[in-house]
Amino acid sequence: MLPQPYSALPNSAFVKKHYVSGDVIFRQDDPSIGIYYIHTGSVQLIRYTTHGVKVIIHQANSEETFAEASLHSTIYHCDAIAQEPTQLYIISKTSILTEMKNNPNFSQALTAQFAQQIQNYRRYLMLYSTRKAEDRVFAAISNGMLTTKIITFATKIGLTHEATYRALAKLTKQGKLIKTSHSKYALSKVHSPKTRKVKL
Amino acid sequence: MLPQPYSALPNSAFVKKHYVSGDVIFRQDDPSIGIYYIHTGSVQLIRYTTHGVKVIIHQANSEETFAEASLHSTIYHCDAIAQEPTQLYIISKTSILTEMKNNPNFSQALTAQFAQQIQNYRRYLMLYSTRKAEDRVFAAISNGMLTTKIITFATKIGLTHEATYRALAKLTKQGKLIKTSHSKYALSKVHSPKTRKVKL
DNA sequence: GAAGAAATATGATTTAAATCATATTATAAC
DNA sequence: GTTATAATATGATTTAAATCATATTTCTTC
Repeated sequence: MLPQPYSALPNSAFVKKHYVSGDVIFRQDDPSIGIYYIHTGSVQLIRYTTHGVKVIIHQANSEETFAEASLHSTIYHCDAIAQEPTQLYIISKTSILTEMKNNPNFSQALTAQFAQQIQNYRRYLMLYSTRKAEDRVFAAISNGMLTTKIITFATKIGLTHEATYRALAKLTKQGKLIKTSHSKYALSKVHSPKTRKVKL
Repeated sequence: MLPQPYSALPNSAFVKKHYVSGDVIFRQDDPSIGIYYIHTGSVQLIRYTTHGVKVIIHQANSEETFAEASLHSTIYHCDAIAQEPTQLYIISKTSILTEMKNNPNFSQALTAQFAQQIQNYRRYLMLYSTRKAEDRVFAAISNGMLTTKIITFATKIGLTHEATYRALAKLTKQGKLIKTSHSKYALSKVHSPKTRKVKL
């Protein structure tokens, strides 16, 4: 149910909670009690600046964790608001910190999980900074991100579905993609010869 | 010189290296020896798909680390190529893993550093998915990101400097920003009254 | 298997950022 | 202080994605 490495923690480390849309999960400056894993639903993390400006700093979706930084902070630095009916697990901060003290393997697994998230976000960031829809779609497919419906894929890579469909059509016409069947696309196997510099 | 928590490691854990533009720092499938901290310069992380397609997955800049995931992998999964004259530190993987085994405080500091990176990338991702230049610039300033020259700020938030200057002018006209002096902008202190829902 | 809904697909129009161009300050170098 | 250079700033044009519209195909549901 919980992802690695949290699944290794004792059951006492979790609390399951249900929220409806608009529910407050925590507030900025509340004492932090743990990190969160969303089973179903979605949560927005919202920060209010000292000038009262509302800034959405993250939208966490199902099967994602949030508030990792609270592990090393006594308070939360933003509000967390459920955006729809949401089932989530609170993973106790003290349980995690205790496990880290006693079990280096857990620490390593946790850093591994964090490192993977970092890598993943960097990849998305690189993707989002690719403006041309064609290039973005192609890079995303090369990253193996087209595993869902195209409409979901489009949202994931920050394009409208129309722009995505058009990009797919163009890439297919260019021979960079092959349309294997209705709504199925694969990377074309023929490519310009690699001319990678060789390490000396 | 090195950021927290790496600065706590013994000197034997680091090697300083210099590269020129185009130099290979490591190649996909090379055995991984550590993570990297860039002192000056920049490095592109490039992955070649099984179909030979080149995908830039990250651009790491000065005062940033990269290849964190290699800590828990025996090989690198991408190429790292210097984009300009680059001075960096290789931080030994075995030193880090050993320190994690022996020193839970180090582990906690490392996860804290990783968590902060995650938070930061999420913030950028949210920013990059804000299409309207005005909104993006305003959110970025609210996030306290306008600390450099505007031209640098523009690049950081993924806009051209022209679009950024125009957005600044518009936001100022709207009263959301105040131009304190030539090229200096501050958040306006007057805002619509906060009507935050109160937790029950 | 017929009806309805959702996803795929593409055309037409609008919109806003990129691009190109050109002033106008600042800042740096001498 | 003068010159050169970089940063700030804004105008005009181009470009491509968003938006709106509308088929068509596939998937669900009864």
